[in-house]
Amino acid sequence: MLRLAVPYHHGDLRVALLDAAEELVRSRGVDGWSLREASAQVGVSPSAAYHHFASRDALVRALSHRILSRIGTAVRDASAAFDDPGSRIVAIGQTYVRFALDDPAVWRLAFGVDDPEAPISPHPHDILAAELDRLDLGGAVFLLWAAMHGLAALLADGLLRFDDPAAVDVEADRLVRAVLSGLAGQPGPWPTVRSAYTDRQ
Amino acid sequence: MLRLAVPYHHGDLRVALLDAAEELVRSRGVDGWSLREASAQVGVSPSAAYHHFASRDALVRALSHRILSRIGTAVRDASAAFDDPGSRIVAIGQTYVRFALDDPAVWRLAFGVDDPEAPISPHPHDILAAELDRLDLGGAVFLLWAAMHGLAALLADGLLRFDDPAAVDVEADRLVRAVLSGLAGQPGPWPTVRSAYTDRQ
DNA sequence: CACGCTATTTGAACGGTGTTAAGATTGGCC
DNA sequence: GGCCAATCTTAACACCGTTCAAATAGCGTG
Repeated sequence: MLRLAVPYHHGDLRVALLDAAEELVRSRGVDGWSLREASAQVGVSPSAAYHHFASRDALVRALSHRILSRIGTAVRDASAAFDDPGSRIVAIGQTYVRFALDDPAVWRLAFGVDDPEAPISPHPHDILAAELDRLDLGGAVFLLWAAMHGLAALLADGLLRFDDPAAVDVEADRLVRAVLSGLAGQPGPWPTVRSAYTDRQ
Repeated sequence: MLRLAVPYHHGDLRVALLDAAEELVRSRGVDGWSLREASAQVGVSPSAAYHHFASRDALVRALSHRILSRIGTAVRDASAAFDDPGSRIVAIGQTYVRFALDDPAVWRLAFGVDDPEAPISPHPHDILAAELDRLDLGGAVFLLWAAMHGLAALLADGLLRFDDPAAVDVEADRLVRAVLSGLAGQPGPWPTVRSAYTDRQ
């Protein structure tokens, strides 16, 4: 039977739903959309999604997973452009923060999910940890992560806004270097830390 | 007519709804509850809430407002126990972060709301800003705020966990002092910054 | 090529949600 | 004491996530 526009079997409904959901998140906010809406946008009935995701929450979890690894990749690539550890870490921070500013709702969704169903690779946290190890500051990753994450969160939530768009890079740089230099004297001991990511390796 | 248990007019339905919603948030998460549930818990029909809040979202906004000013008060009181600016700022950071750890869902709701309908007093950000002014670091409030906020957010979201409960205070102290000392050399210039709070004064 | 098996999708239905409108009840004020 | 505005209820609406049986499509096997 001739069925050009709407074949009964969708090519790859799973990623089509993820794409639609991501775009809805981008335009309407983390929770300003419904599963039914995403299904309709893909041209499929509401219940079709349930053969690819156990629930709406599972879709959101999968989307978070996809975004986190996208951020991880961006962060890894950005750091690869430099040689000295300081600049590499600054590049990580800038990329991390800029993502939050450029795509706030998507960033919020990515980090708003409690437990990822599968290990995320590469995870931005791990990229940062690898760099800090080279500076013998491995135990303090979480402090630098917190600083970056806080700046990103304030920007993503609109609690903080720069007049000058270029200020993001400047200030991310300043914050990262401030924490690094402020930590330089401290030899630890660092606390034992757990995270959703370190737990699963 | 005798009507002891359930008078037709509730005493103060507005704060009763806020209390119920806060407790629901605490036990079931930021979004794991409904307006109908909160109404039922207070012993009132679902539509009664609409005489005190324009929508569920307005309730959440009002709740966020209440919590933010509670955090502001806690932060102000904590800083008042010390004299030197450094310790005062550390106390602010510790209180801010500990709130996030102790009451994660409520903390998330408080900061997850886009625009507060009325100025928040005292706002934690303003308390911090006042202290930094005394150190001639007024332009850098947002960097210290970011660091504190990031540590708080990671703990509230469960992305970071300390094995030792006492570690929170130690690490918040360490982070705040690291940023302060790392910033000490920098004279600026600081960027022009806007926030949901600075905008409305 | 036909058959049947499995994955995929549909359609209809369920309970629960936020929200609205019209009517009942109440407390306070003249 | 009687009216008025505020408060609350009841009933209804459209929409939501989710489930289940039935319809459809693609694919390997005979």
